[in-house]
Amino acid sequence: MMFGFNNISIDKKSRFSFPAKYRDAFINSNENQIVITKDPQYPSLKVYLGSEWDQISTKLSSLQGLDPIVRNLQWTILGNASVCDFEPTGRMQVLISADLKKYAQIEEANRICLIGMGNKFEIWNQENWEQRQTGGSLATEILDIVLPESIKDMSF
Amino acid sequence: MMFGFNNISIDKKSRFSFPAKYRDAFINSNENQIVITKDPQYPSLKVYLGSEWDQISTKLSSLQGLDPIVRNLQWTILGNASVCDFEPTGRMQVLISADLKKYAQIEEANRICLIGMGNKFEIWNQENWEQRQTGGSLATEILDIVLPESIKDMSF
DNA sequence: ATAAAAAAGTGTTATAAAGTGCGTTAAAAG
DNA sequence: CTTTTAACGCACTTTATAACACTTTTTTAT
Repeated sequence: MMFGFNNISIDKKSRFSFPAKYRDAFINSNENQIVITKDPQYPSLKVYLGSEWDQISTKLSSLQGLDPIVRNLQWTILGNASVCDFEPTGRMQVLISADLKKYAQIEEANRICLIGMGNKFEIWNQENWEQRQTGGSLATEILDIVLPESIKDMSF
Repeated sequence: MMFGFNNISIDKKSRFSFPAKYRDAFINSNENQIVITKDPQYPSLKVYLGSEWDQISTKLSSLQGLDPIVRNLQWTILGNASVCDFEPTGRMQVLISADLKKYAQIEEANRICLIGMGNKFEIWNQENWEQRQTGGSLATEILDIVLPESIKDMSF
């Protein structure tokens, strides 16, 4: 399990590296892929381990896409996922696409916040993160709706 | 499984190429055909792998065509399908017919959005896609109806 | 009906941009 | 002071795209 707040750099080619303290956890979990995608609620990114992603994407794909809310979640989460090969024994570097950077409002930034949430991470623009933590609400909260039963038991 | 958003070019002869990142997935899935057809709900296109298409088209063909909604879906999906030979080891280029371009409102465009949704792709006009993602509705939503039981368990 | 012309489709190459790998320096931790 | 980690810079590789050439099909005119 991987927890905690990290303020880390993102280089000119849009790569960041996971802090070394997570190396053992990555090695033990035996992952060789990670997946970055949009958070459906906030202007931020979700980072999943490969196995975790397989579960989430399989479940989400199987839901009835004719429901417009489900369809939107599928578009947001599946349609923006970026699958990266990942070597836990190496530099643990990952590239963030221009689109995802834009969504998380980290286009200009040379630092980002990487927050370990146990079995996943979140990536935030620093100002947005601070505002959220102090109770402020963001201008761009995306999903302000009642969810259908079919996804109430899913955690993204 | 193939995920993620891609803004790619479409040349003067109406060809696009799949991004190289999907090559391994195509090779592993052992496909040598892909099928492009109309999306029944939105002004966009669906791109299926050959094997996936075989399942969907078989199922859809077998449904009772006297139901007008089913009949419409059959016309839209089956009647507009364009089967393309596809070499995953080559350039992964595909031609889009004038009809399909018109339907997806990408006649004039020299860029399109290609969205990986796991086992299929969607092709969108960029403005339509952005509008959809930000919750806006499109002027041309095609299918706004109650579906018959027979297709409730199908996902297109 | 035939030949010429136009259009549509296919394939190749060149070049700029994007992505990757790795060594070095700087900073932090023990 | 030594070791580990993070950040930066550079070189190399891969990828995307536009331009061009060629082939096949369709249309037009005689």
